[in-house]
Amino acid sequence: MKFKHLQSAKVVKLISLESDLVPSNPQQSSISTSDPKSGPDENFIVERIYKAVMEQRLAPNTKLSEARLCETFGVGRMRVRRALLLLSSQGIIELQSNRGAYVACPDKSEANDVFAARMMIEPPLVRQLAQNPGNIDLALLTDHIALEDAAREKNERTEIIRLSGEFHTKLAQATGNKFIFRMMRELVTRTSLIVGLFGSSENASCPDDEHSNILKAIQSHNPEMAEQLLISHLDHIQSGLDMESRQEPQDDLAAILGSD
Amino acid sequence: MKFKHLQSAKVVKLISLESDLVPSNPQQSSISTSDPKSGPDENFIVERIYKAVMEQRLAPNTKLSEARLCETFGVGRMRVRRALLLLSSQGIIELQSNRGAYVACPDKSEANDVFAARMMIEPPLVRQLAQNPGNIDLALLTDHIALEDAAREKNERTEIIRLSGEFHTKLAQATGNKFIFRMMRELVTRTSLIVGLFGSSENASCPDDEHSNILKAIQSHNPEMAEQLLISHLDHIQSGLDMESRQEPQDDLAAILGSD
DNA sequence: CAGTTCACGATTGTTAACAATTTTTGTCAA
DNA sequence: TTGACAAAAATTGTTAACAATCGTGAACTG
Repeated sequence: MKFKHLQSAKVVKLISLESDLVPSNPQQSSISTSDPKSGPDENFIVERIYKAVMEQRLAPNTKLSEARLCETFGVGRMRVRRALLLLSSQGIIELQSNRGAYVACPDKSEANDVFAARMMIEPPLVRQLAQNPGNIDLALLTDHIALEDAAREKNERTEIIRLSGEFHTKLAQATGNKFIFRMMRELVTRTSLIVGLFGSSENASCPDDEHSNILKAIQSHNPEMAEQLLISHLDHIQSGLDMESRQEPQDDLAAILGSD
Repeated sequence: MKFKHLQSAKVVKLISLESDLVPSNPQQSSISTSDPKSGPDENFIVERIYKAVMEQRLAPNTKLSEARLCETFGVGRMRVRRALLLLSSQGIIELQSNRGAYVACPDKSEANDVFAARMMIEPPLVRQLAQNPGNIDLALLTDHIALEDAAREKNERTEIIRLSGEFHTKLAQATGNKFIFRMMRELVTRTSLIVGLFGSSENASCPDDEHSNILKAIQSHNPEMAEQLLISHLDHIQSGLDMESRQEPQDDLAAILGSD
């Protein structure tokens, strides 16, 4: 054990990091297999960290040390390093040379870019969804709304946050176009980081019924209404942020002291 | 030398690969430094391969073996593997487990997705460029048109092909939004592969003056016209392809025999 | 006491050897 | 000649040791 010498406070933080990445209810990710003989592959690790960021359990600027991740996932350093490289190429983390990997910490300018990009992409997206009713997987969206409602009913905070973001990802997924899907996925992930940084704690997720209304507009083949609802939805999210009084990103130390 | 035993035909292919990646006119990439002491870093390798794909000098399905790349760039296997992982995350190459890295080979369905995505993103993009004249870097675009003209005048085929694609990338770059830039860059790269696969040899690049006309519409603050010109421009590119009679992607062997 | 230097521990970057897998080559028999 | 099978070579995947770098804190100096 390489961390034997650490004080109890730091151990608390480390354990907390582990619990962030490997949740207590062991729901297997259906995307990547966790092979029992050779351990989880890099995509599994990427998915886990991605999910933790989406649920705002991994705060921006949190350090992800290689040794720590090796322990957490039970893999060699190579797998972890590949996963970190992939995450950095998606902009989810930032690799600093000789210093390690840190959860990305968007600034005000980046936040504006994210919303500008979404404002450019998502309106045509939902418009197209509402126009082409036939060749589109609407069940994906109705199912998702059900999941959101269930999570809200059970008051599962992290689930609500993640599903709230994933609704937009699944809008893109419903087009069946993998490029649009990937673009939206990246933008939504960043949005999650931004909301965690600049948002107040209450409205961390999207307003309750706006998703449902957008879906209804799509189902009733009303492109104009769908587009308009989505635009005001994005506006609501953005106006719920306070770009100026940004809560300082907690670095490792602050996180430790704060959770005590 | 590990390749001493190979027959001359294969050596020809290998040398050809090297000349694809490290061009004869040694223009230093200004993006990534090629440090003399520790060799080029992974971004340098990524840029080189990216550029070779953009210029259609690296054909789809071409195998990129680790040993070969190590020699070509004079780096260790680790750098090459990191570069390959990054390229695969951008969809430029495909990593097959235990089999190696191959230049991506889009199929008909993917080609449709690429154009559908571009049709969704680029019209609002140029519209926005034409609307917001002030806070945008138009010099970037005028300079680029000049480069295109110069390359056409000198009849530099690979330059023409690359610049022709990069015009669209620079449209995105002109917005100053790095997310839009990255999205367009990925789509344009894929388009280059698609044109190489499904296009006839003549119209490998965009029609001569369409870029210039789009730029003029932007400069004269005419969003409608800019958008319309771009839509028909994309239509021209797409209609120049023959999705059915796809020229079979040349695997390693076919490439060798074909160039003899 | 403030500030600097230096050395140590911890962490990341790199290399080289080894293991696992695929591809090629060679052989033999039908 | 063709096909199947086996050995060999080449290539990729993995691991562990080593090198380089960064952060920290003690010791020192003014």
